[in-house]
Amino acid sequence: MTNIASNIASNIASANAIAQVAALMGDVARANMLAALMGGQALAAGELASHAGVSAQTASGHLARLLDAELIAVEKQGRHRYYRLASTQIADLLEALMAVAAAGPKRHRPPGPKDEALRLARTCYDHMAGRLGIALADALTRRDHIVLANGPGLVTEGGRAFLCDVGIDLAGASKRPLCRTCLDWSERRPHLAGHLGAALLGNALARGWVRRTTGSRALAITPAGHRGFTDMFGLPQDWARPSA
Amino acid sequence: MTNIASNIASNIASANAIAQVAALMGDVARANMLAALMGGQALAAGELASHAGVSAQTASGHLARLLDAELIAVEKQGRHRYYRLASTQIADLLEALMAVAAAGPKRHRPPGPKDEALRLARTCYDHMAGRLGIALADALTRRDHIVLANGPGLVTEGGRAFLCDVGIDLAGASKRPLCRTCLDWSERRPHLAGHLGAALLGNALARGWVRRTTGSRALAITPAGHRGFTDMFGLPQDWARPSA
DNA sequence: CTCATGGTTCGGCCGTCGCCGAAGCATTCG
DNA sequence: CGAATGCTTCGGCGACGGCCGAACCATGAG
Repeated sequence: MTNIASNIASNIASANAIAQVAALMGDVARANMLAALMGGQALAAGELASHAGVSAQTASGHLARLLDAELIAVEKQGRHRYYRLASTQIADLLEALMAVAAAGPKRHRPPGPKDEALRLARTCYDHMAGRLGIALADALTRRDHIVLANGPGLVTEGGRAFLCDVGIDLAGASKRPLCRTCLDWSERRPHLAGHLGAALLGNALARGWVRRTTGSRALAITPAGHRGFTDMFGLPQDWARPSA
Repeated sequence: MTNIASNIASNIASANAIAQVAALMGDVARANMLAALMGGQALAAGELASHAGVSAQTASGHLARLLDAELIAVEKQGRHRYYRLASTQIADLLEALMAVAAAGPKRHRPPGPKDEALRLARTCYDHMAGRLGIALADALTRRDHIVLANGPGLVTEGGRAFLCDVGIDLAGASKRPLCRTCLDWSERRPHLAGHLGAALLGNALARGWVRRTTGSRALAITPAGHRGFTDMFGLPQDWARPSA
C-alpha cells in the first residue's frame, strides 16, 4: 500500500516537472518566441517581443520565466540582451511538439504556401531540416560517410576525409556529440543534428548554397546550391520534390 | 514587407498549434494522466482521476479535452471507458518532455529511490526503456541483429532468425515501422520502440522476465529475467548497474 | 423494474496568469 | 553632462481555466 502510494508520488513529482515545462511552452506568446529562436540565431528581447506580438514589458516577463526554467539562455551585449535556446535538446523537444501539432486535427493552421518552403528546407536551431536535411542524412549514410547507429552516431574514416575535402574540419575537440539525429516534424524522418549538422549548415551558408530568409526559418536554396548539393553530396535528382 | 509579414504569420499559426498542444500537457492533472498512460495500458476514467488526484468530474473534463485534441483515444467497454495514448508519437513527445524536465534546474523533484527503479527498467508506452531498454538496443546492434540507420531502422536476416528463435515472429504484416528509436529521458540515449520494441516487451512479460508494478511504470526484473537477458541477448555483465 | 456503479454535463466559485501603463535602471551617444 | 534607447520592475485590471457539488445519462446486477 505505502508502496504503490509512493510510486504514485514519484509519478506525480515527475508529472509536475513535465507540466511546468509544458506550461511554459503552452502560452502563445512564449511559443512564438521559442519558435522564432528555432532559427538558431540569438535574438534581442525587442525582436522577440514583436515576433510574439506583445509589448516589451510583457515579453520581458516571459523571457524571465523561460530563462529561469533554463529553456533559453541570454548573452548581454552592450545595451542589448540576446536570447537563444538553452540547448539543442530544447530544439529537439520543440520539433517533437511541432510534429504532434502538425499531425493532430486541424488546429487553426492555414497551410499556406509558406509551409511548403519550410518543408523544403529550414533551419532547426543550428542545423538543416526539411527535405534537404533528410536527403543529406540519407546520402551521407548511403555513401558510408556516417553511420547512424543508436545514440551518438559515427563519422567514418572515409566520411571524415570527404567532409574535410568539402571544407568541414571535424578535428576540433567538440564535447557535443558529433552526429545526432533530430526528428523532422514535416517529414517524420530524422535529419542530422549535432556538431556535424551545425557544420554542414555553416558550410552551406558560407558557400552561398542556402540563404536565411528574414522573418522565417525557411532556407532559400540558390541555383548553385541546388547543383552543389546534388553533385557534391550525391543527392537523388528529385530530392527537392515534395515527397507524397 | 508583406513577405516577411506573412512569414511571421505562418510562424504564428505554427506557434499557435504548438501552444495548444503544450498547454494541454501543461496542466498538472492532465500531465499526470498522460504520465500514467505512458505505462502502455489503457486505463479507465476513474483510475486516471485517482492517478491525477482530482475528482471524477474534473477528470472527465480533462479527458474530453485531451480526446478532442487527439492526444488520447478511447474505447468503451461495457460501462467503462478505457483511455490510451493516441499514438506512439505522443509517447515520444512525452519522453522528450521528461528529458528536458529532468535536465533542468531542480523543479521540485525529490529523486527518491523510486526514481532508481524507473531508471533501471520501465515501460515507455508499449516498449521497454531505462538501462534495460538501452542495453537491449545496444546488444542487438552489436550483434548485427538490427541496424539503426536513420529513420525506420532495419532488422537483418540474422536478426530475424534470432528473434524467431527467441519467440518473436516479425512476419505479421505490420504497418507501423518495425524498429524505431525513442530517446530515453533518464539515460539520454535511444532505446528500441516500434513494432519490435513492443514485441520485445510482450515477450519478456510472457516469459516472466519482467513484471509490471502497480501504480508505477517501473518494471520489476525477475532473477530469471536477469539471467535470461544477459545470456540470451548477450548484455554486458554490468548492464543493470547505474551508469554514472 | 429498481438499484448501484461508472461516467459526463452544468453552474458557480476562485485562483492564476497574461496583459499593459507608468516608472525605474543601465548603457550608449552627442 | 543630459537625452535617447533598450530592457526590466511594479501595480492593477480582466479573463481564462481549473475545481467541485449536484444533477443527469448509461450500463449492468438483482
